[in-house]
Amino acid sequence: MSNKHVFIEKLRSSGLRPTKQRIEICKLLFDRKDTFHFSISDLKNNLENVSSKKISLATIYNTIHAFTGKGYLKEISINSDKTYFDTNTSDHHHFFDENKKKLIDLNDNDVGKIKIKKILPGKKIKSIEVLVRITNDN
Amino acid sequence: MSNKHVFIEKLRSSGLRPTKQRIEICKLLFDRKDTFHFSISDLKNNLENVSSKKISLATIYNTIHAFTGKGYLKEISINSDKTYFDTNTSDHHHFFDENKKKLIDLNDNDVGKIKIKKILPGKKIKSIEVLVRITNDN
DNA sequence: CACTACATTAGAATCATTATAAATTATGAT
DNA sequence: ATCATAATTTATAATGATTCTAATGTAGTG
Ligand SMILES: [Mn+2]
Ligand SMILES: [Mn+2]
Ligand SMILES: [Zn+2]
Ligand SMILES: [Zn+2]
Repeated sequence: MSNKHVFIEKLRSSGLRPTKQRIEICKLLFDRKDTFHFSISDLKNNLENVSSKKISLATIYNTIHAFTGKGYLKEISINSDKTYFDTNTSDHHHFFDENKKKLIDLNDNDVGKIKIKKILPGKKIKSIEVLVRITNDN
Repeated sequence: MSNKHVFIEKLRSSGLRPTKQRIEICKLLFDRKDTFHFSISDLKNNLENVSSKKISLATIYNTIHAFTGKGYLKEISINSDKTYFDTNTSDHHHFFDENKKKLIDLNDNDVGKIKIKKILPGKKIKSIEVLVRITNDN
């Protein structure tokens, strides 16, 4: 309700038609204070709870990929059976809790600056990501 | 030929029976000076070239997982459609060439020490991996 | 040799993701 | 508002890596 119009503008301004499916997904992803991480199946489940009208799985994939392409989401590099997405699109790093299968943000204070000294001719760096795998202590 | 006996010992000493399939795979993976990265399909193709007798796909998976469990291989964290493995089992980081879909080692000189300042109670760090995605320059 | 646990194998099953192609909808112009 | 058109949604099928199954084969032990 609150930000529906903001989302419509956001979508329009990036060349995406503001359909009810996309707006519904925007509300779930962006209408909150804190950023978070999710898989497609997480999102699918949330949509089923929150919303009455069903959004097809193909549309969920289409939308998330469109949002990622526009820079509204980040895809996170984990070798897992599922792909994870992040509503925090700033450069930052992650813990991956292997028991809970959950990502946790590491901000820049938590990780020193990463400096890559090796250069490969003809190549440029696209991203630098640190993944810290954690497990239960005992 | 050269190291076959070494491989047999290596397998035996870790409780794996030295079958001809495992020895064949050992020769391909470990009978060389430099370490390297591969996917299961890479390995499958190599085996088809090098060897005449076919090794079933299930056995390739079984063997690679067994070797990974014994610490002879490392699984590399990339969000890709395939899983990559590394015959370099030391702690080190990677470039991932998104054009060639190839991993390239970064040694410790190339990346400063990573220090994680955040601590989560009840959790311990299992691994710290840096992935630097690179693409063609122009 | 004979026994048994471990391995290999072909093929089926799984499951996340992508492709297809028909139906629906948003948008801009008449 | 009505139309035309391209964008979008959708159900469903296809893909492809990985895992499972259950039958067959083999290595190690005595
Ligand atoms: Mn994996
Ligand atoms: Mn992906
Ligand atoms: Zn994050
Ligand atoms: Zn490596």
